[in-house]
Amino acid sequence: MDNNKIVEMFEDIADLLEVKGETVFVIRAYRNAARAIDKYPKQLSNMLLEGQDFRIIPGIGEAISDKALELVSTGRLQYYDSLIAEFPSGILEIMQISGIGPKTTKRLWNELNVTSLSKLEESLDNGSFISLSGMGKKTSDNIRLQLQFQRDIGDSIPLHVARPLAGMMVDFLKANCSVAENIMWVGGIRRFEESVKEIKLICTSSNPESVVTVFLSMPEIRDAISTDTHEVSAYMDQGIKVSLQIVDEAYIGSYLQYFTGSTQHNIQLRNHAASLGFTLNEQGLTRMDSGEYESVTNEYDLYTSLGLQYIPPELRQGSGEILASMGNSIPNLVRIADLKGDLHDHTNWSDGRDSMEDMVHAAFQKNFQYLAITDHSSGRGIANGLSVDRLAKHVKKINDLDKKYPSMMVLSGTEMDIRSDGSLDYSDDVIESIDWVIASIHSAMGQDSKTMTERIQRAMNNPNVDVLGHLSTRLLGTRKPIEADFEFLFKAAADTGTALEINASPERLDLKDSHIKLARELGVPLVISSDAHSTEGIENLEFGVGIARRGWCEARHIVNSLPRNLFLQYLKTDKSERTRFFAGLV
DNA sequence: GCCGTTTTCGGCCCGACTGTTTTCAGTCG
Repeated sequence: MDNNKIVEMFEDIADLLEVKGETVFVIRAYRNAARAIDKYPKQLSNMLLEGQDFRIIPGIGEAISDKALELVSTGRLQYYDSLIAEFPSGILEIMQISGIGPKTTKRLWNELNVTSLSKLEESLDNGSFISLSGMGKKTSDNIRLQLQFQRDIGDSIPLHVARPLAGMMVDFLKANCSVAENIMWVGGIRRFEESVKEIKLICTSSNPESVVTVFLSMPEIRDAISTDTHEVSAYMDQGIKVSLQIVDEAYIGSYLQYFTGSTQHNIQLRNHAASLGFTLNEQGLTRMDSGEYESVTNEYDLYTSLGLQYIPPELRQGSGEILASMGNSIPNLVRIADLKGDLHDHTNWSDGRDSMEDMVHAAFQKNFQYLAITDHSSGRGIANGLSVDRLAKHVKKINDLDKKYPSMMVLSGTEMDIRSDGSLDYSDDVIESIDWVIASIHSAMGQDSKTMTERIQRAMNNPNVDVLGHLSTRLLGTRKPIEADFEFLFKAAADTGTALEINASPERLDLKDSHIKLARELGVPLVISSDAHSTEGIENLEFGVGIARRGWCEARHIVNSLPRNLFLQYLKTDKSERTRFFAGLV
């Protein structure tokens, strides 16, 4: 059993104990333990093999260590089984709804017999929810919105879950199926969609039947849905659907194009082909007049055969890419290698896992030219945010590290809260001396659009705020984005010289692709940031680059693609002049 | 349930925000 699953179970235990009314400190102990394991760099299963005691992890004592040991060695936990048996099966689901905590969950269960999401909806419809004391119309409306949000997400799989699974399967087939070749992931994963309905793979093979057999033997596969000589689909453990197409090598290029999609892109591409007198299908191009088949050996050739510039998968959204391609104006999309630094990184001074030294060293090893250490401000009590006093010590330590790494610029930074009224967590005289100031929303996310827009605009008007962090505050599959007039805000960002962050944390991907494209068109300087909370978190920049590519970004649109000297000039430029300065660098 | 130690039990994070009520409880991060 891997750490993620153990973390999940301890969190469930904490939730259930909360409903049960257990002492708050016991509950906290389970939550702390879950968090500690989540942040711990080693798998407990490996620790067990090496004979290491789980209690060396801070927050794990005797009782929880025993439970973790039982989980790792047997895959089950008796305590968990008997605890969960005390509750109706839907209770955890109900508590996952934002706005419903343990107290409300318990009351819904005891007073209304609400034990599932469908019964919750019923209670909203028939008014019994609102009849509970303390529950008014606004609460009722909010819960209804949350339910709708959950339903909209449905069975989609977030990219950061789907991509590693797809990678694992490709690796498995490469290692265990010598007759399978050209194994690739396609579909939404290849287009870098933020979530996908299923994991799609393709390959070629001289022996498709045996590929199907090996595919179904993968340990993650639970139930086969359908099998054919050239196609197999199945469900994985968490109900995730996965399919594999085995195609003829002669057609691999056109099949790759076809299965990569999107549907809209493929329709438009076929229409374009038809306008040139071709029929386009999975097996390539055929001349309409003569019926002559045109051989296409790879995907690149397919596009060029149609007189088109190659269109990278991320742009295949059916939103103008074919027209751009015809005009030879497909952007030269930003690549991970273009990034020269990272400007949003946490350390164990606030809620990060690793020390400042470790984070700086990790950035140094990646040959970054600059790095901003941006721990949370004091408003984030839970995240161990920095008081003004601690911030001063923080800055001093950063400056010391900066001297230790002459090849890299280590910038003092902060991720500072934008309060509900648009005021900021630190006063101007405090942030004036900070090199890189991120302002982010972490509270009061449910404000109406007008209030929210004014709140953010007020923060942007501060001359010391360099960038807005994860503007929409969404968490994929978990939390809805804020309501605001984004176009107005993007224009205001360009006007005030406030950069906007493309937050690469896979749970966020915020801004989203369409917003990136709009902000880019409006000339807003954009920053791709990892928002790393550990040294490994820096790797997430790859996700930020992927989503930026979907937003049609080139390196010239990304502030942290600037080499050190130019980035320094950008920083020294008065904020009101930065948009113009940045645009002039091309 | 964990931790630190005052080695046997007391202290453990808390401020912002919302909705409801009208002084506060519940939720969130």
